Amino acid sequence: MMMEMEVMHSGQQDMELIDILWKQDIDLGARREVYDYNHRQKEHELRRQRELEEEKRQHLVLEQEKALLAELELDEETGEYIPRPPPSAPLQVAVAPLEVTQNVSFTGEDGDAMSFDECLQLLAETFPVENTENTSVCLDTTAVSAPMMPPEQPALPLATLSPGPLLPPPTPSPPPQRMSLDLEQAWMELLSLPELQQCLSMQMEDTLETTTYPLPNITEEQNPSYTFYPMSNLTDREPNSLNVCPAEFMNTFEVSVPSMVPPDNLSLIKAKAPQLNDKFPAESFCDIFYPNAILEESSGQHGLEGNESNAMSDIPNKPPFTPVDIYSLSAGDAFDRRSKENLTAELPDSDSGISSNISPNASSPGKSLYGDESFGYSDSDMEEMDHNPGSVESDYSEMFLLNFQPDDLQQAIPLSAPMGQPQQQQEKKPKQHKTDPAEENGHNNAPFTKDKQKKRSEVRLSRDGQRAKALKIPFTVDMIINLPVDDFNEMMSKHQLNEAQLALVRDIRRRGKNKVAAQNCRKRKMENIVGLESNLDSLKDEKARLLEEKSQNITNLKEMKQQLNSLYLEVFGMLRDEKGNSYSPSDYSLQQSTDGNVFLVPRIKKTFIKSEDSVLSPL
DNA sequence: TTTAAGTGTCATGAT
DNA sequence: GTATCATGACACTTA
Repeated sequence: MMMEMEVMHSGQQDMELIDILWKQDIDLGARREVYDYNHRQKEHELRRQRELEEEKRQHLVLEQEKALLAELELDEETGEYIPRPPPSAPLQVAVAPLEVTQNVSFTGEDGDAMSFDECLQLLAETFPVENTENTSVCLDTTAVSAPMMPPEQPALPLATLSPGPLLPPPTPSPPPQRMSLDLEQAWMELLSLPELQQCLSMQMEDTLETTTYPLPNITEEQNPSYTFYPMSNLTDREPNSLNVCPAEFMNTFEVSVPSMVPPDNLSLIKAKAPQLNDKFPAESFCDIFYPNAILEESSGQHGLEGNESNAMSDIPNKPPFTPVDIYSLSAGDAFDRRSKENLTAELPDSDSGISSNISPNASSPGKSLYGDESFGYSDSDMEEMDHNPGSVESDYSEMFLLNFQPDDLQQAIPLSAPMGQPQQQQEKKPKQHKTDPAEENGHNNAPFTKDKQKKRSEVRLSRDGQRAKALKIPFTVDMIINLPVDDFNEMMSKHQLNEAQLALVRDIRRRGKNKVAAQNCRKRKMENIVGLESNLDSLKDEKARLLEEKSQNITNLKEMKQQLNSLYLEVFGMLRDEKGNSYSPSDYSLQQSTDGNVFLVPRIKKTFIKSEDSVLSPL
């Protein structure tokens, strides 16, 4: 630019030097125009005009995007731009931004306004339109600065339309003669430049892409105000916008952009608009992204398939998960998986294998036996299930993978010969429900240990019943356990049971009988303990009585001894010798012989006296 | 957390 | 030899 300016101001005096240089270079093939100042100045002006036009065009694009953003507002939740609510006075309000935009764009540079119109003209010619009656571009500056639409035309924020600035709004066809011939020629030259055409077309495409227009086919009932969320505005603006869009815009879209939405889908979109507009935040969002859900909900709307999904091809066809779906899925799936695992892993009852010596751990079966109890559920688990009336049935029914059918049990009843069928039936029903009134009431009324233990016993009893159901054994547990041997064998012989079933039946009978035996044993043990305790008490009483008697006897004996001693002394004191003297107690004592005679025996001469027994004379 | 009681189950011996 | 009974022992649950 500096070089050009210097050349421009070089003056006439330089022309001579140029001529000299040209004359020197003419042999090299250089033309005279290369050194012609006027010619270069003309080229310079042309280039400058091109640059200015390019700047204007870019400025317009920027203004256009600004206007589009002004039409949109950022949704804080989704982080996307959604259209602003429709203005209360759409006509006037909507016109205002158009005028402002146009004024800013056009009147800001009055000197170049004409050129811009010419640019529009050129673009209109570049993108030929079918509606030729409206293709006449407003080339008048006054027309540009004036309101762009006639009053009868509905307001439409043309600035929001991406191709808007590239094409003029519809105006009464201005006389094209107003364009000066020079400028027209210049623009024709500009238009002939392939770079410009390419640039303009690319710019147009960029604009269309960056504004995220769905790019529908606007052939009928077009509403050019739509955006990615176009439906929310359709309802309110539809009356005004049906004929709003200038034909140039429509045609421009139609020509320059391949149609992406067939007309029938467009009508569908418009038909869907009221719903979306009514409840946009929640449902319209889903409706847009899950069109099939809309179809399912609204039976009157059909045929969105595929076409609309051009713009939403990545959207899943099925409706989104609802919390109910998630809960139901997770719960059912989890339990189903668990039950399947338990069944597959533990249905081959190792108990049976152990009792039939199939298991290698038969010698020490203790824990392995319990390991498979109730298909992986501990006793507490089973009890919890039983305490939950609602879940027990479903849980068990799922746990056994529907192998058990109530008919199986119904079948078993007539087979039970001697056990009393009514009793079986009465016992069966509570087992199926696994609850009794006390349980259904939360067994708050029966907190006694005995009742709970009874319930627990019933629960444990039901485990074998569940196993029998799982293996489709057509007998009740009571029948298996309580039938006499002959009846049991007869019953077994009437049914073809496989090995597992036979083993399980034997185990059930063994366990059941052993359980009863253990109960009886413990009962007897308790009775024995009670009897022994009673005997102990009686023995203690006897002991006390005897002790008391003993003491009494001792007392009596002592008393008798005292009396004997008194009597002895009395008798001894009455004894006299031949001289009439009393005997000394230290020298003599009274002794009674076996025949009852009493002898006075001298103490010192005791042995002697004994030896001379005959010498002594009885008293 | 510990403990005692209750219960089911198994192993074993007796019948 | 088998089925059943009786019982000690163990594990588990529950209060």
